[in-house]
Formats: sequence, structure tokens, C-alpha cells
Amino acid sequence: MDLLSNPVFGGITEEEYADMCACGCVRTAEYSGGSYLFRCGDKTREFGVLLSGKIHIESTDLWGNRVILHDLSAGQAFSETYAFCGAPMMVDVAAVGDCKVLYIHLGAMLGEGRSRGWYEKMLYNLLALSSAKNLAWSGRMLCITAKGIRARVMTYLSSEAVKRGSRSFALPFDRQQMADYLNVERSALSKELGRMKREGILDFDRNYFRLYTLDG
Amino acid sequence: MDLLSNPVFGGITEEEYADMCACGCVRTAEYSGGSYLFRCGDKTREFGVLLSGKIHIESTDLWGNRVILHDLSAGQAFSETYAFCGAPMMVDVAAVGDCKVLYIHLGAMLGEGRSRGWYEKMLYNLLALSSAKNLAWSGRMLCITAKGIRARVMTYLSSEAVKRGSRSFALPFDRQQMADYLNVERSALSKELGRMKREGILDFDRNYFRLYTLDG
DNA sequence: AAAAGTATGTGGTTAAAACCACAGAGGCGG
DNA sequence: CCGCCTCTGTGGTTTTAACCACATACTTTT
Repeated sequence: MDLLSNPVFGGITEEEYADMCACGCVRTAEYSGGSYLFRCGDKTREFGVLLSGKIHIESTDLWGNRVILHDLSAGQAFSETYAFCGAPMMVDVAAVGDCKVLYIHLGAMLGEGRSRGWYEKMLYNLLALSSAKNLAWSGRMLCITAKGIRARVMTYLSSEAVKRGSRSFALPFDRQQMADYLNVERSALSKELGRMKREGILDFDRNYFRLYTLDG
Repeated sequence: MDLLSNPVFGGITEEEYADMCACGCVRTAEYSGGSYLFRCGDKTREFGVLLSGKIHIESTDLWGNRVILHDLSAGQAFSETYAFCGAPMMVDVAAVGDCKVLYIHLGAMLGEGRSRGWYEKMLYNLLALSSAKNLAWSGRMLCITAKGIRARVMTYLSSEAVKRGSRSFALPFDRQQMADYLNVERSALSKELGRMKREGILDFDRNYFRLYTLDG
């Protein structure tokens, strides 16, 4: 079982791993090339460890622009941040070729309701903190790495739409804050938003936005 | 003790907190305005919770350009990522006014050497994973949010210099990768590096760099 | 309701970076 | 050693976004 040499299982013995399996938090799954392990908007309490094959973490915004964010190979973990934060995924996870995955269910693993010592709770809390930060950063990174103001705006608004499950919503930012978040200049952002409104891509009034996508 | 209402201590009882203190992992410290809690390059195993006052997380590159990254007020935690990763800090932590801080030592808290169940280890490992990712992202974010190619290069090279404790080093990237990391175009990066070399700010050959700073 | 202050949109100008094309340097295999 | 290929630097052009200035709309105060 060389799984235990994976960093995710560092320090865990075979007996412990058996205990772990016994508590029902582990399962495996197989996918064929081209299928999706997770889709943008999905929620999950499981994180995965890729046993074989290759997967892509990709972002496809509402207008269909796709970006490959990560290229994972056997042994690598994914979706742990989402599993921990319980937030809807901002990315797609796609099987590039056939692949096999080990899933670990956080709820079952952590034994929700089991009595715990303070140090465990601390670990849990720190992990929650760290994951939340991670999530926030990865979201912003996604926006900022897009090139061009329009692409950044689209990325940002798409992710907001996913988060809220709606294509119309109020942003928590005024223009200046939004510009800062996207790392662009305020007036340039206003201009681009104006252009996009004229082109019928979206509509807005102050910080209230409505997105018009391909399918309406 | 309203400290226990802080997310960091979520779910922890007063008895447990007392246990925690008893194991010697908790201390408090006070700072006067203008002093530094941590300096860039420091390593620590403690993370802090700000009890009162205000602190800034700031980045000052080797050429003296300072950016305020975060403005923290009472109740907020800081340096937990560095404490967990054991990596040298990429930022300065400065007391804006007088402030009081609670420090928690990770090594003592996690009771290094104490026997643990597998779920704890898993938590630990996940936290390590998450923290490492966090660290990597925050470093890249730091570079990318700098405006202008030169500022990004300086930020990046400064952080590498800190990581390695030297002003000359080989980068793990070729030009294209470096450009991708900094989110700029390759040839534009080459041009800027050329200019910086001509100005005597740095020298390089391929991926080997040497930084010339104010003090030599 | 008038006034002052702040936020937002817009036009024009300037600076910067992306883009394109290519030349030289370095590495590798035949 | 030669040819092939990749990586790197550089010049020139085009596109883009920052920057500046200001008009308008909305908010809040008095």
C-alpha cells in the first residue's frame, strides 16, 4: 500500500488506515477520459487523491472561455479546500484520460459528534481558517491572472453568480473596491463596464448587476 | 474570557483553554507603536491573535518600496501560515499603535511527540497542505498585484533572496515560466530585465541572478 | 431644500505592456 | 563538427490600460 507514502497520509500506519476505512469515510471511483469529476457550482464534503491517470482543474466562465488552472497527476490531492469550506466549487475537475480516484469524506473522517480534545479542535479551527483564506485567495487569483479588464470582470462576475446561484445580485464592493480587487484602475473599470453594458453582455446600476449569458 | 468567542478558539471550553495554557503554549506580549512584531525573514512557530490595538502586515522589498497588505484589528489572527509552514516570513508585521498580542506556540500546542489518532494526523496533514498552498499563493499574489513589470520582478526576486538568505541564486524557472508566474509577457520581461541590468540594479546570466541593493 | 461631499461615468492624453518578427546563443543528437 | 532546436534578447508596432480632468448623479448634512 504505497498510498501511505502520500503526504496526505503522512505518519499513518496500516492499522490506522484500516480503522479509517472501517469508519466509512473512504471510497474509490473511476472515470473515463472526458468526463467530469466535479462541475463548477458543485458542493462536496469529499476531497480526492488521484491514484492513476491525469486530471485538469479548469475554469470556464459563463461566456465559455476556458482556462486550465492545474494539471494533476497520480498522488496529488484536490478539492480539499472546497470540501473543508463547504463552498460551491469555482472550477471544473475534468478527467483528461481514464483515471482512478480515492475519495475521503471529511464529515465521516473527522467523526462529527465524536468527543475531541482541545488540540484537535485547534487543528480543526486552524484548518478552517487556512482553507477559507485559500479559497478567497484562489478566487482573487483567478480574476487577477485573467488578462485584460474585460476578462477579469467576467471572471469575477461569473464567480459571484456561481456563489449566489443567480445571475443578478448586488456586489459587496463600490467601484473603487472592485477595481482594487481586480487590480485595475477605477475609471478604466467604469469604462469597460460601460462598453459591456452597451454590448448587451450585462446590465448594472451602481453595485447591482445582472448578467446576460449566451442562453439568456 | 471573550477570547473563546474568537473563531480560532471555536468550540473550546474554559477548562480546555486552561489545559492549553498549562501546557505552556500560550503567552502574551505588548508592543508600542512603530515597533515590529516580526520582520521579513524571521521564522516563528507561534501564531498571534491580536487582543487590542492595530497592526499592519506590510511588504518592503530590497529597494525600499513598501506596500501595506493588511490592516488587522483586535480579534484577528496572523502569522499562522508561516508558523505552520516553518517558512521565513515574506512580510513585516508592524504595530501601528500600542497593542497587545496573544501568541500560541504550534509545537507546544500540538504536543509534538504526544500519541495521536489517525484523524488528528489527517487534520494535521491537511492543514500542512492547505498552509503550503496558502503560502505559495500569497507569494505569487504579492508579485502579481504589484503594478508594472519592474515592480513585479523586484517583488519576486526580493522574496527569492529572502527565502534563500542570499542575494545571488539560481531561479527554478526559465524566462517563459518566470513570465507566466509574474503574469507578464515573456519578451517584455526580457526587456525589463535588460534595462535593470543596464541600470546596475541586478545582474544575471540565464536563470542565475545577483541583486545589487542600496547597501551593496 | 440648498449645499457640500462622495461616487460614478466619460473623453482625451500618455505611458506601458502585449504582440510580432527575427537574430544570436546555447544545448543536443547524429 | 554540423545541423537542428530551443531559449533568450531586441527592435518596431499596435493595443491597452493608466492617468488626468471634469460633468453628472447620488447622499448626507444643515
